[in-house]
Amino acid sequence: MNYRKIPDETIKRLPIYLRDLTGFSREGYKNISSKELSGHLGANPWQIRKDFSYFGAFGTCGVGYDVEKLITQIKKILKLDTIHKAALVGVGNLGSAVLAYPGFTMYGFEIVAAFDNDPKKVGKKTNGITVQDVSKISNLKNKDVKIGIITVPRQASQKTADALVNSGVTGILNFSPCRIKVPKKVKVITINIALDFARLPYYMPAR
Amino acid sequence: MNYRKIPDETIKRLPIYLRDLTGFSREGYKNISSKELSGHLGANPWQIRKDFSYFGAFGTCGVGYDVEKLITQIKKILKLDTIHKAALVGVGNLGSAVLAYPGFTMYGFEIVAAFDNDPKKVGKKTNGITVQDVSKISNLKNKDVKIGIITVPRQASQKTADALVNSGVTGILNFSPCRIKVPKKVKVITINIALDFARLPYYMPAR
DNA sequence: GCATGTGAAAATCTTCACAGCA
DNA sequence: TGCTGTGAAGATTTTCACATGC
Repeated sequence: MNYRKIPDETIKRLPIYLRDLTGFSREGYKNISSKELSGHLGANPWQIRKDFSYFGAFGTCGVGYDVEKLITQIKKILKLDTIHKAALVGVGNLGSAVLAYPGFTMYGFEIVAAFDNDPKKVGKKTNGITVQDVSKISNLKNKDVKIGIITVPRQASQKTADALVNSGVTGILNFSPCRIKVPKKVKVITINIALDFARLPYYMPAR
Repeated sequence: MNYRKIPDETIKRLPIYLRDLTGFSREGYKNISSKELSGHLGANPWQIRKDFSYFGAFGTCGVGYDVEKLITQIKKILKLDTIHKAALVGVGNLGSAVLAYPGFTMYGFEIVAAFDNDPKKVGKKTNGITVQDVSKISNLKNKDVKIGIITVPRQASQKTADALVNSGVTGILNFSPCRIKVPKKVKVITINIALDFARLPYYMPAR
């Protein structure tokens, strides 16, 4: 394979493939063709093949892909094959929901610390984690916590991001409804479901 | 302006513009240039101008865009200028969280009914809505409920989608971690934050 | 025969450069 | 001068067709 940058769009699809392949694996599938996969997840077979081809050829002609091998490979590409320690800031409604969200462990995320600025919350235990004061964020240094999760109100999000970056975080999941500015080496993924569902009426047929 | 299909990518950005413009409006801005907006939300000024140009020219050269006018226009394009009645199915943890989510009203979504198959939940009130048995989904017919929100476990999602479509729903927000099959005229937006954050480690610099 | 992997064509989206207007 | 609106160039992504290998 010629080296080429893997398209961002491909990276976006990999977690979907991973999810569906995990399903096939649970059902006992050993091999799967791009056609079978495409039927399941609604993408074209050639799209799937192209996506996989970016990171090397490991399908077998005439047979398809080895399900387990494919899962391992995708996890490796996405760097989901190791544990990632994360810290969450903002233990309000949203923060508590995120702490309880089972999806994180599935992908190897481990939330090891939680912070809040409300003295009433500090010291309380949520989901096995004792909430600390936000001033303690700097204690994350050298603790190998590379992911920060921001679930604070909009006004506090930039300040929170700064504190996290200062403590060595290089990836941020931002649940605040605003953009945050960070050094170029830090990756931010903003999650705002409102932005997604606001598109729905546009695509619905007029009555 | 020549007529051209508005790119999907533009449609994805419109809700972001809307969010930020609403912020500027709150702060009392009357006009805003594409440059100011771009500084705030991290897109190129020409990208913003191009996006707006797809739905007609209404900026003023040398001045910028009228904030209120722009907000009204974007809402109209996205069809967010009218109330959309919605029904939610699956009043578990996720469903309850979604019911309580304030973002919906902001965009004119009004959840008018909730369903569950658990007899213990049926009849209870959550967020002002009495939970009904799933068999009552068909009662939505002719009630002008065009949006369905699916927050049931994966196994039940296709069945739920079918019931909703049969009752006249033409847009679905699917929170189940799987694809659902619907007639072409029905638009599905699948929301799965796990798919978003699974990409984060890929973009983080290696230690 | 069957299904992958890939160069090339087509479609789509982004960036640019600049004409045009207040 | 300052900023919009847009055709055209450039980049990226998707689709296709088919050579290749089991």
